[in-house]
Amino acid sequence: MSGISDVARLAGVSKSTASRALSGSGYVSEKTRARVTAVAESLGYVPSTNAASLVTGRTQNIGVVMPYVNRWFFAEVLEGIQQALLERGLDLTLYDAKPGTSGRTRIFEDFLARKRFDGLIAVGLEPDHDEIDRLITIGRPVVSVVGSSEATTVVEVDDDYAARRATEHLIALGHRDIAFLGGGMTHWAQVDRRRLDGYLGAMIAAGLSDHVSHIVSVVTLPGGYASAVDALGDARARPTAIVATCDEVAIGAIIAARRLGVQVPSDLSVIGIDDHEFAGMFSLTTLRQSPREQGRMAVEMLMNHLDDPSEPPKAVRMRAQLVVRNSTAALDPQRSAVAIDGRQHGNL
Amino acid sequence: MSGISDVARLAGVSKSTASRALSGSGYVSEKTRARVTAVAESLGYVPSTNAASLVTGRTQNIGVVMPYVNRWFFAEVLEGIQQALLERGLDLTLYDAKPGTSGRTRIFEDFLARKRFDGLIAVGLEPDHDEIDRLITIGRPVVSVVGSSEATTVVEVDDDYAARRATEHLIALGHRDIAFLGGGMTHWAQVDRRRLDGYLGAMIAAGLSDHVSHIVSVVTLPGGYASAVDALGDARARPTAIVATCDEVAIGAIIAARRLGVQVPSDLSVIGIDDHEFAGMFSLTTLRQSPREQGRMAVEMLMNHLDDPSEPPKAVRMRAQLVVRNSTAALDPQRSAVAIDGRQHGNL
DNA sequence: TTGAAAGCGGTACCAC
DNA sequence: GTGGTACCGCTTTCAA
Repeated sequence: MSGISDVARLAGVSKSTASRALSGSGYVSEKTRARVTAVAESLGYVPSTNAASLVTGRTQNIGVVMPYVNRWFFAEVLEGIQQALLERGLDLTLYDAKPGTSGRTRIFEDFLARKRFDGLIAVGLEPDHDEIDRLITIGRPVVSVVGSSEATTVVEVDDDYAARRATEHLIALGHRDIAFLGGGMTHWAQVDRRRLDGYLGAMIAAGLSDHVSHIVSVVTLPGGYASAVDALGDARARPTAIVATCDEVAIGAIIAARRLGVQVPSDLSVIGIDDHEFAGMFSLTTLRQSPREQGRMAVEMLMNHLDDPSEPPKAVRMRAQLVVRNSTAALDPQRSAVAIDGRQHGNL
Repeated sequence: MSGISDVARLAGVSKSTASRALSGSGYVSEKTRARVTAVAESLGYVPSTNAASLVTGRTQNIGVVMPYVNRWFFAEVLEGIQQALLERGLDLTLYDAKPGTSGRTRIFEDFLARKRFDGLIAVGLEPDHDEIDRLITIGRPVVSVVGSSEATTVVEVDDDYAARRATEHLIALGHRDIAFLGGGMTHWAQVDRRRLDGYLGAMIAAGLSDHVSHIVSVVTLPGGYASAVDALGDARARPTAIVATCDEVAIGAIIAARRLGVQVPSDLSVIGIDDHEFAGMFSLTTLRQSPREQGRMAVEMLMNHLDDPSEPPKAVRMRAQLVVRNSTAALDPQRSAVAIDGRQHGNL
């Protein structure tokens, strides 16, 4: 394993010249540069990032902190980040910070403090005050995707808009008994809260505040399934449409409906938010957000800030786009009588 | 940001003593150790892993290479690894090496060559010859999970056994027209090949070689769905049972069956391999492998090797365990007449 | 345009 | 037990 001094010696130049030739910074004649690179090549020279970091302070590594990797949204964002970093030759160190675990504490207190990265991307982190303080004292730029916080650059989707748009779509189809499915458990994510707010806003604006209903559900596919099985059981009290907090929950609800013999969309319309990879096979109408794109964008913003730290942090807010498939349909007027009769589930 | 020399100065000792006191190696009196740690604490001293690496050669970082992070098995293994490393205070650098991409080439040629890790865990990598060569020349210990290769320590599941056991379960229930679903596309994974072999072995052993059938499918949930929709369309040529190469494909098949009005398990038995998080909600009979456990085990093996490199690499082979739920049932003798009449799908 | 030398922040050897 | 010192592999003034 040869170092830069080996390269220098064989090329008949000094270490400094070799360094300049290889890193591309500083004056080196074309001739010597060619010679040095040739020698380096023949020796299979690989610079020690470690040694370089020690003197430059740059690690060529980006830290990514997220609470889950096994949920669609997070995995997609991660892939987006990964790809963007790969193109730039940067490493990615992953920190899996599940809410409420001792591991999370450890990550914030020990791991992040080591600063083995030039910048941090926090995905759906939703840090508490202590955690935000820690993030700040690290003294490295942070870009948040979704789980926003002040004091960091942010890439996010307009959750309020997405949920509002979803609800409006159903209202426009004639639905009145529209329930919101998802969230409300312990560790309730802010995302789900904002989406619930968007739903509420749309309902109230349409004069449907009496029809408002929130069905509590774990925000996973099986979670949506379980809650929907409960909620759809009683035909009399069944909503005619559901706004799900995300596609996983929406798909869970569709599967539940099928099991219960409730036809989608004729008996029940379901709309989600995401455009999950399964959305197509379930003909799910949804609001598309592109997590992969958000990941790439986060990297870009981080790089910009690293290149020019003077630039003020700015938030990028993306709007989800309605994708109409076959899980939503106009309310059958025949059934609407029953629907109007329906009672609301849960309460707010 | 204070360094070890600051700590040393304020504690009134030399750098070397401070180093010994903090790293815990070498003789230091209890008194001075206490003093040094107190000063370090008060200063908020965080050692530079970088500087330490430079001299010790240890990075306190493990590299993980996998082709996907957005598939259940991989995400689970990743979480297992992550957790095990977290407990040991080690960082995890993730390399996403999708087969057949330029990114993968880049990872093998550039990223891994930098050796910014003490060891590597390769999950389902299935490296080709070139890639294996590169892995070897890195000169760092490698533990493979599943996507085995020679010359590395291996954690794996006995794929042949799992598929064989799954097939035998169906045979024991009286099925004869049993199809294997999954694999056979370009980039056909070795795992799926081995599972197909296990299925074939069981079929032949039971004298059912005439009933053998392989339905080609992309190995994802939507992939299984699409292939099953095609394959289950013709009631005359429909198998009475399916062995799916993994739970995602199995669940896709169940969803397809429901769509087509084919009752599971009365009209069609389906068995998978995995025990996916969705298995419960689909009552899927399956062979449980615990990817999270495999991840933890890989870390353990890597650590052992790092502690004592002289120890020879050994393979750990885990056996999947049959979990009977409600997607498999005894063949209804009434229908078996039709079944025996059935034709096989695809060919081998 | 190139080279010599001083560190970056630690560890480890060796003498005391 | 403790301190002095060389050095890990590279970048970066500063002179030449």
